[in-house]
Amino acid sequence: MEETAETYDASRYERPSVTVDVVIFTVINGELHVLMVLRRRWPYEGYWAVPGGFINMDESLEQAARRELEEETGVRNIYLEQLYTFGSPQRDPRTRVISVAYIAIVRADVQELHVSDESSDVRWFPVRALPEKLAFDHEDIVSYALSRLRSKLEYTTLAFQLLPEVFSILELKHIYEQILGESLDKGNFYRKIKEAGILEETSMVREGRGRPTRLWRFKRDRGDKQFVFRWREDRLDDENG
Amino acid sequence: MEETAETYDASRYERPSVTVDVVIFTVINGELHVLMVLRRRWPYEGYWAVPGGFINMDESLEQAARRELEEETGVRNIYLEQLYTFGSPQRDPRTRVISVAYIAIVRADVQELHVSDESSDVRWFPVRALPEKLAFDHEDIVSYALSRLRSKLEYTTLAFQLLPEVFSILELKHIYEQILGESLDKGNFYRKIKEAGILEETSMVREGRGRPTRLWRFKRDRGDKQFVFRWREDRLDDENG
DNA sequence: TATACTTAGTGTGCAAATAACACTAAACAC
DNA sequence: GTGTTTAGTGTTATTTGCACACTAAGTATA
Repeated sequence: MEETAETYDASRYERPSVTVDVVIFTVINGELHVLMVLRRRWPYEGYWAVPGGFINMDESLEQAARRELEEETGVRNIYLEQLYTFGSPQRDPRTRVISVAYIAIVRADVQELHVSDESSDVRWFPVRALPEKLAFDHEDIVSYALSRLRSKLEYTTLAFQLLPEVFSILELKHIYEQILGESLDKGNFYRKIKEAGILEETSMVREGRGRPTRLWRFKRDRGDKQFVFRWREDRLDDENG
Repeated sequence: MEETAETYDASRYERPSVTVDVVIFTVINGELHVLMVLRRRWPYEGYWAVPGGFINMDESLEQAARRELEEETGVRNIYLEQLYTFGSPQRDPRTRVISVAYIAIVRADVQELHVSDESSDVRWFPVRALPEKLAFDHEDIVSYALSRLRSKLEYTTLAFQLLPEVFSILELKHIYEQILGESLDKGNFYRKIKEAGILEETSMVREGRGRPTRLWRFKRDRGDKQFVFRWREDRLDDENG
């Protein structure tokens, strides 16, 4: 019994729901934060959750993630990366729900948040002080996102997503320290970043107490090609396909 | 209008199908191979594809992957890792299908293959000589799997999954060379692997032409704790959650 | 106007890791 | 024996990582 486009019955299999959840990071006042929404409906009503929602049938997973991101923060064209797909059968009491999780990084200066109709509040939480209990398995999702963020940091230019157009080298170092959760040697950081040749000197300086600091910008190779700067001299890849 | 378990309508959203595809690697005669099945039905009838299938509603993604793996190779309890989720809307002509891809590694000595009813042939292909055109986006899936395999190799003990219980150090080196696609220095490899302290000497040797070789086994810390041996002294993590 | 203080940025040296390659070891064939 | 083959060890130059001491350039204040 051969199957063809004509005989194929699309409803033959029972289907799970698929959601996209986006763990959105930013740095506020030098501290790493995650965006959470307060759920307004059953299930997990009154619990904080990572923003997300069901995918539309005609959009790709990444498009769905960008849509969610934009709905909550109004941000477009931002760093976005698939994290992991969570699919244990009991993770959602409504029905079988499979969640494709993404990581996004937004600039500290973009912070107008929009409460969608699914939620009653939206808020940035410092990663060191997340709400007690999160909805679904979102605690797993956030903690995995954090560990991925840390390891990615070591071999991509991801940190630059968190900085304004121009910045000082010590500000960059501070971002690294925030995400890695450890302090780095000033001298070694200077040398490393200079040798990588990914920064472009500007004529600007910023005054404050003490010696004024030179400002730099991230050197974008003409086009959009992403640089690979590796913090600890490492390996490449692990990208998507 | 509050929603509760009683008022929730599970059929409200249109749902995609979800499949699990497993890229299964092995080494045969010192060469890295991937398992492919020949499709018997529309769509892509007569094309080679990575083994996979629809998930059941009551099994986790990993369980589904293990089920597929066992159906094709009869192997259980093997190294398995989630790779990436592929979800562009047009990747399957039947309907919207989202594929969660996994990587599996099986021993060279396990090689009884089972043709399932979905396929008319199952076969190992050397990664250097895959079939011309693969079904769906499976070419992307395989090539991404390969790049992940290479980068994982450098900081896990994954290579040991490809070897029998006892093996010589040069055999291990050969596996590394196969996967990395480059040749390594004998002396440096010996030193590195010895210093890592992850091998246990056996009293066995194997004779052949030339000097007989000592055989070793992978030292499993009591329990199941996975060692982390890093080939190029690197970073950790990127694990799942 | 000197000197203390603060933040920015550079230099130096040791220890560890990498990489290249020359060497010794133990078997067999003749 | 001597040559050949595969296994395994040693030696050394070079590069990288890392800790820490130093110099630079401004502001505050006595």
